Amino acid sequence: MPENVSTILAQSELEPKLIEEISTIGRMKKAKEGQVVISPDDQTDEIPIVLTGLLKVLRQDENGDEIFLYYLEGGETCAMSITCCIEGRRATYKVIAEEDSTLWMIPMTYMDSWIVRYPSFRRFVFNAYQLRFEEMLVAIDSIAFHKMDERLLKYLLDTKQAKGTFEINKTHEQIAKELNTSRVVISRLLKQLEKDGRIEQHRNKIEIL
Amino acid sequence: MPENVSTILAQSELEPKLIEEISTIGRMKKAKEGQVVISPDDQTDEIPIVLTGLLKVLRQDENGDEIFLYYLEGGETCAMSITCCIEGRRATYKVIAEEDSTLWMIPMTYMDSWIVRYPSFRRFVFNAYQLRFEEMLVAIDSIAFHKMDERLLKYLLDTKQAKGTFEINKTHEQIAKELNTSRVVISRLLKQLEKDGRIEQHRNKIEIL
DNA sequence: AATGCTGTGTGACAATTGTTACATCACTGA
DNA sequence: TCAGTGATGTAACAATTGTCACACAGCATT
Repeated sequence: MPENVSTILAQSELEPKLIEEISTIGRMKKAKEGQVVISPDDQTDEIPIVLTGLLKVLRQDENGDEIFLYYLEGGETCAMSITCCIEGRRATYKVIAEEDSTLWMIPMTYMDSWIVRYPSFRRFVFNAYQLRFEEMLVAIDSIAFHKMDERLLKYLLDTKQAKGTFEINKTHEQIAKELNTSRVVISRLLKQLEKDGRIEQHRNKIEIL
Repeated sequence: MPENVSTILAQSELEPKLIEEISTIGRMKKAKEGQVVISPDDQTDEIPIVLTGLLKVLRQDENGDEIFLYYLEGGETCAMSITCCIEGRRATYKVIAEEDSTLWMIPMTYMDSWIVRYPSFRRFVFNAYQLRFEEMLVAIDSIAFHKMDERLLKYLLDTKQAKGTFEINKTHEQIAKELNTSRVVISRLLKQLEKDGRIEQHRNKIEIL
């Protein structure tokens, strides 16, 4: 898997000159699976672009309760970081590496100039916003309009999609935390999904059929 | 209440020259209380800035179930419209006038040029994104982490805040719809809030104490 | 094999929310 | 004044989700 910025960004719609600039200005950051990349109240002045790997974005409240929002994949950027940086606000969400990932960190001082100078960068940024809003709304749909069994199935399918594998290596406890419910509830519903022939369960592993 | 664009925008942080341009280029749109301003699947090429009044933004799914997200007040803009316009996407949300309102509609063809030419406009747009993300996350908190009684109370307090009055003229049915639950549940919880001395109820009217 | 740890299965019950049904109340217009 | 309509109150029950308790399974270490 190539981890060269230019190579990866070449697949985006960014202008070559901009890619050149991004490559010279940013810095590489590696995140091990499970590592917290952004946690609530962090204040940073760098905006991350995901080069390789998979990250997940969660909302966390004061009590430590958390809920899964969406996955961030290669080539994508964290729209919320952009606004936070620009406004100098603290993060109100949490980003965790779901797999070993590499990020390209851009000092936010360059953002404004790039937005002014490169149409493709404007499109990139606004596209990021569009995507994140959309995913946020889908997350809201899930939480507001669907019962736990449907939310669980959607979560499994989304995870399968993002990871590109039929096997999900998570414990019931971990899943319960991301859906903000209890382990017992997840065990119960997974057992039902198993009976319905939608999944197969093994220790620390769920196979989607 | 002044409904002159320049006057109202003068209170914002936009540059005078830009305000001048906005005033000559946009058009006024009035929305009566209850009027649907944007509905799902709409595709527009105008971005609204709220001049006066109050609008509410809702998420609506395929089944027609809906849930309240946040209020849009004077001087604010609809961040989701911006991305939708730029990306040429259809709306996936609904905006309704909560009170008689006036909007200033800007053809989105000017957006790009203004973003390039006016730093204050860039700040305006990114600030809008920041605010909306934040409110969306707060909405998620509410739905995901709180029980219906807390959600209801928060809804009442938010509404009081947005309308700037202690009296809320809504029926239980209307409130139930915005919180995606049933009328009976709302009646039950409002009665409890009344017993607790938090509100007083009259026909079509709730008074916050 | 014995021990310990983590993960999963399950029963029993509580709390919350959703649903149905019906009574009553407040206002409107004939 | 009275019928009609929409709004609210409430009981009874169902469905869903949350909580507690405990059994047991799989794996690693000793």
